Amino acid sequence: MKMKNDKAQQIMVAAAGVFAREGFHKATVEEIARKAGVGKGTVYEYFESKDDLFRAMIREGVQLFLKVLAAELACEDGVRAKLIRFVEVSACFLKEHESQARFIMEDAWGLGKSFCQWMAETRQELSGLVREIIEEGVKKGELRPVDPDLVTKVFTGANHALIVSAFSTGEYPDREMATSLVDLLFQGLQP
Amino acid sequence: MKMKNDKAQQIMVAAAGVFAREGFHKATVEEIARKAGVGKGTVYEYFESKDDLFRAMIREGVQLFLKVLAAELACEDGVRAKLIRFVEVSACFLKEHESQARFIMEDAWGLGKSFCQWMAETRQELSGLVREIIEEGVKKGELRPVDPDLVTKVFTGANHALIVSAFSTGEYPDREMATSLVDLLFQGLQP
Amino acid sequence: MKMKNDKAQQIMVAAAGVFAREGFHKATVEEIARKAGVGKGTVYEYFESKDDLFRAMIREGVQLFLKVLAAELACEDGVRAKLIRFVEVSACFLKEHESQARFIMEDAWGLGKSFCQWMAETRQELSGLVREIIEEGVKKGELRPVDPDLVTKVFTGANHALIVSAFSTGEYPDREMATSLVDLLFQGLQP
Amino acid sequence: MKMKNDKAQQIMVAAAGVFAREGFHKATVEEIARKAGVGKGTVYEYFESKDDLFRAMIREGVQLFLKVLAAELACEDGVRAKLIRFVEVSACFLKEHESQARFIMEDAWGLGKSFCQWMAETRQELSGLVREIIEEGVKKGELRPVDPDLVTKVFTGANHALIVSAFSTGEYPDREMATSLVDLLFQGLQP
DNA sequence: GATGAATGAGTTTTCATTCAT
DNA sequence: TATGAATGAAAACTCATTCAT
Repeated sequence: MKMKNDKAQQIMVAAAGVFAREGFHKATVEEIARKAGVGKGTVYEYFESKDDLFRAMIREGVQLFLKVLAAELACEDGVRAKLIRFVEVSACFLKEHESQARFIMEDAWGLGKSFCQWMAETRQELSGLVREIIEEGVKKGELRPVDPDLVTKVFTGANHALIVSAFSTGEYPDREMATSLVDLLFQGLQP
Repeated sequence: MKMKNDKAQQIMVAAAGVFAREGFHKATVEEIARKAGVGKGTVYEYFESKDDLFRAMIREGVQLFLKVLAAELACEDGVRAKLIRFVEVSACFLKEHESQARFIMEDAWGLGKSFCQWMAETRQELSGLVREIIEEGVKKGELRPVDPDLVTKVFTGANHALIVSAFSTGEYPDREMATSLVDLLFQGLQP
Repeated sequence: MKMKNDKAQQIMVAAAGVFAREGFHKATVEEIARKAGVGKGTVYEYFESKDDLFRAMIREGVQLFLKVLAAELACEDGVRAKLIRFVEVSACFLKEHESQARFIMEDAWGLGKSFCQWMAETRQELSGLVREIIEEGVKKGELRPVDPDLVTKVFTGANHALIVSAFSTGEYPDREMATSLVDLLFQGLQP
Repeated sequence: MKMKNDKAQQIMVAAAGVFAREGFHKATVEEIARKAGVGKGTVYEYFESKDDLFRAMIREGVQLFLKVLAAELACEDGVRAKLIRFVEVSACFLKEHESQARFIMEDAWGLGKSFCQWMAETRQELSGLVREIIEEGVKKGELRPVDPDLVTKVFTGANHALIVSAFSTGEYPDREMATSLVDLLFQGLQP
């Protein structure tokens, strides 16, 4: 079953690798097809265009990330624990899916305005998860009544900075660093 | 005086606009030249290539930003005041130079790996300013002995998130938001 | 069968005509493609670059020329007969393939040093045929012990001059002239 | 006196070097001007165009060659002596003016048909000198009544081959080789 | 006369996309 | 459905030539 999906998956995986290595514009559909072990025409059977393939690939990655993240966060209790887990899971997931990850974390204005906007919206879904944690924390009285929007931005921004930095250095944040980060923020958030 | 510099400047200003609007690849040298009011060949008199023009333009923007920032920070006393001023000046500057700003704040992996690396290095100079503030604060005992690296990443990451968000919403952080942000972090940093 | 080869052939034939008429630099890939009845991109499917196409075309011509020449010379007996045939076949062949021929006979320093060198090497193969005839003649005692190198140069130089002159005047050497030429040299070569 | 001519000369010398090294198309007017120690605009004060400069440079070289050759040949008596001297002087002159020489000896169809034709005509002047020697030899009875045209072509072709070969190998024909060459032909020319 | 900054026409080359098989 | 040969639009870049100083 889902043979069609399998081939699309195959192509998206190949695409992630090539896009990550070459950047969007230098990547060629031909190479992606070759790495995926299919003909160039086949790529167009499953995706409208190079742009479409790219978007689909990112959406796929984000969706998986969100699913994993949501599942892991559900296991944790309390704002602090959830946030620590957030940092930890982010790092872990992105480490294992580095090529797809770059597209999720990094901006890409180089691809044109509309693309950027779409990316921004896509990234919103992610910060949504954090906002929920914060809002719940405030409601439950675990946090003092801060602006959830500001805190979300601060937290995701900080997390983003850690990950992006790890892309270059290879030092992905571990549980200890995650704890340090969260505690840094947490002190300013307590009632 | 400085006629030569003027023409290069003229071209870089035009380039910033076109690059910001179209993205690197969709932007054409021809349009940049037209907007700058010079011939296509003239662009190549002053810049080796489209890439070179792009890099020069960013470097120009970063340098100006650094200069302004350093000057403003020098007027402030104490870590807290400096950090607040940092957020405020970032927002203010980037608001007024939005087109150049995007390149400073946002990544551009779409342009290829080596390009990204160069951008990363360029952006390092910026975080250097923050690290200095933090390190000095620790040394002077204003802050507890935290890892300056971590704090720098958290702070710049948060600031980055605020600015990038402002690019879409148009709501640039004001002094109040800057204070909120800094105080959020500051509580976790006090001795 | 040999569909692939056919298309490359098709393009090379068109190229020979355009290159001969316009010269290397004035010739455009676009016109070559048009004359070959294919799209511009197709030329690049079969040849790396304009340079590559040019080289391939010449190599093709030289190879054909060498094949024909070798076959014809094999039918003749004795140095004198072979040399006469050489002149005759050269003239005949080059008359029928004038556009390709110019590249084989004439130098082309205008295309850059490395190109020239390659052309020189290519042309060496041709003089090799003559040298063999001379060397064999000396060994068999048909000729007095002359320097085969010198004689080869004299003979090919003379032949070259005849052909090149024919390009302008249209008077390609016939059997009579071939005989005159060879006899002129032959008297100085007899034991 | 002749200041104007001096500057033109200066430019032509520089041009010869650059053209010889780079080929016609790769050579830039800018580099020629630089090597000549003048401004780019100055080149256009003395020559209509790059083409014009090139032609003028060749004509200059040919004219000098013809003058030298004519003078040297006038000192010799008899066909054989004159022809030997011809080879010798050619070699010697071209060795000393190699960069200009290539243009005189080698063809340049790469520059377009009309250019080639002009070059052919220019080279005619040279063979004219040889034809005169042959014709006079025939008239005076030193040679049997051969076709002067054929002999001229053979001789100049052979000489050409020797020189062109020397361009690559660096072994310019000396008096001994000149004698060998002429005697080779001479035996077929005696009454 | 001399200069060199400015120009833009003209070319090669790339690659996403199509479509006949 | 899968393919990959063919296509041509699009863009960077070069350099001969001009002309204001």
